[in-house]
Amino acid sequence: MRAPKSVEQDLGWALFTVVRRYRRLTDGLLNDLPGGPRGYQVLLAAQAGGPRSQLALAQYLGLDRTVMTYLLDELERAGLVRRAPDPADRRVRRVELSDQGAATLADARGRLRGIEDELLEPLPVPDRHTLRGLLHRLATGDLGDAGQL
Amino acid sequence: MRAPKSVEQDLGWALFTVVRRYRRLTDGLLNDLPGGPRGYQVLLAAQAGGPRSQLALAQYLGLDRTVMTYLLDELERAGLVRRAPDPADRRVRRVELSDQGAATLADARGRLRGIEDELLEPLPVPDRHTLRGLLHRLATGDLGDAGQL
DNA sequence: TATTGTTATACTCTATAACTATA
DNA sequence: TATAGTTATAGAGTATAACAATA
Repeated sequence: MRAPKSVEQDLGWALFTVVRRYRRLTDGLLNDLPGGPRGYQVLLAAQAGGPRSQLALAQYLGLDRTVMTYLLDELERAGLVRRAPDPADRRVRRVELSDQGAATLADARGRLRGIEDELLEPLPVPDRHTLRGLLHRLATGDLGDAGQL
Repeated sequence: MRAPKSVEQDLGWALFTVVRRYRRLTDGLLNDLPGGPRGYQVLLAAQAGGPRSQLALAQYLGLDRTVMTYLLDELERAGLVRRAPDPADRRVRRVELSDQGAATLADARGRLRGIEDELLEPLPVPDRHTLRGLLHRLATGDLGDAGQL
């Protein structure tokens, strides 16, 4: 169905439409991982930031810390991460990727990258890069040299 | 916390980060509406496309048709929409906005627009328009004159 | 007294199937 | 026999609070 005109003026509508398509494209791939899409995000953040506490990971990913417990249970059971006690604070558990976790993550990233290209395929190549760049800058708050209001 | 570098290369990560912020910003506003954020989307689509069947609305918004039933129950109870029988096919119910529904929608849209501006505020003004445009083109499949692969 | 992580509970959302009334 | 809409049920996802261990 053709999208009604006034709906298209909404940033929210466009955002959710794109995200819905992204989810549909990646669903099969990410559901194979322990913890599903969120399990993937945890692997990604754990590797990228190095060993961090569960709470830090949860806050970074916008998850509740109780959800992080369940996710790590699954990931640890599958041998993808370890929970190592922090010598400096024995309340804290640092999350580390196992070799198998790193391999699983690398494989998933590669396949995801292909899917992302498929998602952006309708746009001309230069616009794909522009969109990637703008979304990253918005997500990270990294505004380059034009960061003043 | 600073975002780890390799995470930022992911389109999926950027997309979900922006959507999460959008949701947090709009949550209070949209939860006041019957049906919450999805109730708003239904109002928007119902007005934009004119009276349409429940099934057409559901498919357009990516919702299950059973969910549409619940949402319309809420919206109708609040007096924002009507379910009118279709003379041409008595199985079908066409969804129409009431005057009150149109007023409620207009009010919500205005406030949402302000929130969208807040979301995009970190970007320089020209980039905001670029991002809006690219997302819309990607969401609608409207590629302008550069639509060939 | 506050914080990290865990567990238990309840609530919401979603998916599925069964049902009706029309076609 | 197929479709639009409804209803009922179960499953997953999420939020909340209470708890143990440590600071």
